[in-house]
Amino acid sequence: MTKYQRVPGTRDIFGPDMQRFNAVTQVFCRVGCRFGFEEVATPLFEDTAVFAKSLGEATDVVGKEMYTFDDRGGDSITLRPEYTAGIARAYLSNGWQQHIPLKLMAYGAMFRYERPQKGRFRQFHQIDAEILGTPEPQADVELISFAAMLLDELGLGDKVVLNLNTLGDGESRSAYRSSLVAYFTAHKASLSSDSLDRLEKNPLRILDSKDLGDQALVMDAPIIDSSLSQTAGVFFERLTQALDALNIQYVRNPRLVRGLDYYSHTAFEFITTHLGAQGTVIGGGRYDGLIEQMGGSHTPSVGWAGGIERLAMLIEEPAMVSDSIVMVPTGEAAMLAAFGVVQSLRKAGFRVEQGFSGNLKKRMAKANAMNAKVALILGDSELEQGVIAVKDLSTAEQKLVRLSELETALSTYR
RNA sequence: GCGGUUGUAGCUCAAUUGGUUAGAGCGCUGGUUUGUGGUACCAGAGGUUGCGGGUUCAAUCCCCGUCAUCCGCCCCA
Repeated sequence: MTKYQRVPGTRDIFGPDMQRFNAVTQVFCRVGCRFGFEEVATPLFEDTAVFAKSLGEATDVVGKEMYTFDDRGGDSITLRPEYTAGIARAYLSNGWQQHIPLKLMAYGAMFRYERPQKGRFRQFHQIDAEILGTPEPQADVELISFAAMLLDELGLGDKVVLNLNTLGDGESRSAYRSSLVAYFTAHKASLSSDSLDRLEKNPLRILDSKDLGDQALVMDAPIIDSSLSQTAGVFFERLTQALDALNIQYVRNPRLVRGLDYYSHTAFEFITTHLGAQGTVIGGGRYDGLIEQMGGSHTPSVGWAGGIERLAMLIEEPAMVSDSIVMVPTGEAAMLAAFGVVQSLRKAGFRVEQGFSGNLKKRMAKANAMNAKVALILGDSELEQGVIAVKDLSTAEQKLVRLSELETALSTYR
């Protein structure tokens, strides 16, 4: 057995897994670009306070899932557990107010100390999109339609359902919160122990409890709509109208809540039933108060994040493409000459591979195994005549080509 | 943090109620006469049965512990 093991919850991504992973990020960047999002890269770690304050001290992410440590200078550092807080910090640090409305996209690694499970890792990767500095529901619409188009182009249109809710503005939210607390406190006796906890920390979370007893209670719990302020109601109305106009299907889920404290108004999740307990594939919402709370001026914003691993698990395996050309030299002199030929083909933009060992037969077998399109065979007799054998591996046709005309002969394989 | 599942070759899996030298397929290496791939055939390498302890004449198999894995709770992407 090998001495070293992966740290639990981490993965080594290779081969088909890597292709799936790349397929997700590539489609993400392509679609985001069409919407005018600009790519941004922020640090993998931040001052601990950046996350602790913004996500909410009582949330599980902050309370028990962060990778936090003191660096050699004695500062408390945290590996990013999510994107938004770091991006908000970057916005403040760099004075990006000047670019409002700022449409940003990013992807990269996140770290959360959780029990690993299907679709849940300790180091995982997210794609992320944010629009900073716009109070209008149009921004929410654009973000949701970005996500929907992304899922569509990944071929997941019918595997995923958009759940939509509003948490209202601050006023509505605290009104709703107290009516929920009143309701559940009255039924305290029949709540699960988990939910008794939630009643203290985050009563909204009781709404999506999986406990059957809780769910029965939740059926009759008050819903947000009755606590919604007029402005919050209008905001949500305008959002849903636009989604209807764009023909984006959604399910109104009044029990959809979000785990992080900074959300308000719009909350949404794209959910699948194909991944066991980890159904949320993209989730996000509006966070009008976050940047102000972090010391900036009032900067209403929206955003979402998607789990790359989860998306990668759902998509069809990308077709293996190989357009490569393989050089097969035989004999010492040819081996040396082959290097030069390979180099000039590569400079000309061809994808050329070259084995390092084996006789002609082995090299041909290798070329075949890597699904190459053409083999270039170069031996002593070819060298003498200044030619090279070009063999199409799918048709098995082979012809001699002058070395000087090789590039044009290969132009169809570029 | 709580509950359960599984751990045998690089990979996917076998091995009768505990019983000789732990097998197969794929992959890998070499070969089936000179410089031509896919198919077929032959041969070979590769294992401290996760690790540690216990029961037994005898443990891959039973028991305990431990590590890892996967699944559920929790939480979230």
